[in-house]
Amino acid sequence: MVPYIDDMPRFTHPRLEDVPLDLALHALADSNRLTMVARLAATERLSCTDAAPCDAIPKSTLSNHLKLLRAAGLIETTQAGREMINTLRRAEFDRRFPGLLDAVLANRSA
Amino acid sequence: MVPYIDDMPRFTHPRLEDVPLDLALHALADSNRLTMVARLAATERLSCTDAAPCDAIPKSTLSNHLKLLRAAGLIETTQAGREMINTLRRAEFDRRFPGLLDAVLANRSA
DNA sequence: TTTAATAGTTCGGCATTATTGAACTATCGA
DNA sequence: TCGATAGTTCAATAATGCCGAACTATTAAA
Repeated sequence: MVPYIDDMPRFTHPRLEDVPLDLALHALADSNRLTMVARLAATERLSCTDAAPCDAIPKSTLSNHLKLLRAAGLIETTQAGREMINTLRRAEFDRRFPGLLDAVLANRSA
Repeated sequence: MVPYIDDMPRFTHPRLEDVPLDLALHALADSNRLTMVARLAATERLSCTDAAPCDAIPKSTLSNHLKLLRAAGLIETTQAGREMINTLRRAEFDRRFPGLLDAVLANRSA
């Protein structure tokens, strides 16, 4: 009934200090999610479908991957119209786990 | 019947170039395995029980964790008497995934 | 202002993966 | 040879992951 205010995040995002290392690694330990993170690292703001690693992946699976990335403190999602806009929480993540994301991204598909 | 020759590895170890990044990350994405890897990074050669993160963990679980680390190219296991000796495949892993293990270990329990 | 289309989320069932007790194998020491 | 040690393997249960189907919210068109 009450409509969403545009900037009001519909999702809960953890504080980075509450994210354990193994959770962060788990979120990155999947080639589809890795691709999504790499895209977000390159593109700043992406809707869920645009962040998808390919179009073969079902919507529900995609939604689940993004939920996991959110829980790991890797992305922030806010609603804008009917799209959900995702951005990498790069600075915060790097502050929490210095050098980790760089190392992972540098080794992607190597 | 045929006894094990001491230096003959009883286990199969992958070539590092055959280990995909997500498998390596998956192996590291567990706090027990992270502890084991950190111990091996500090101690060079450890039996399975000595590599264990704590003594509460069942033998079969421990064995399974080590199998996973082996499959990810992180450790090498050889038999010596009735013990299995585990060592980190540090140089090889670093050559395959430069900076990754360093970044992970540096961020452990931070 | 219905109606339809779009962009997702959530739910529930099936499949895969993890954990662990129990039984087994191999080696060493007495 | 007997017992203890250091593991592995197996099988059953528990926990996770994947995805189709149904649902919600927003926008656009009629």
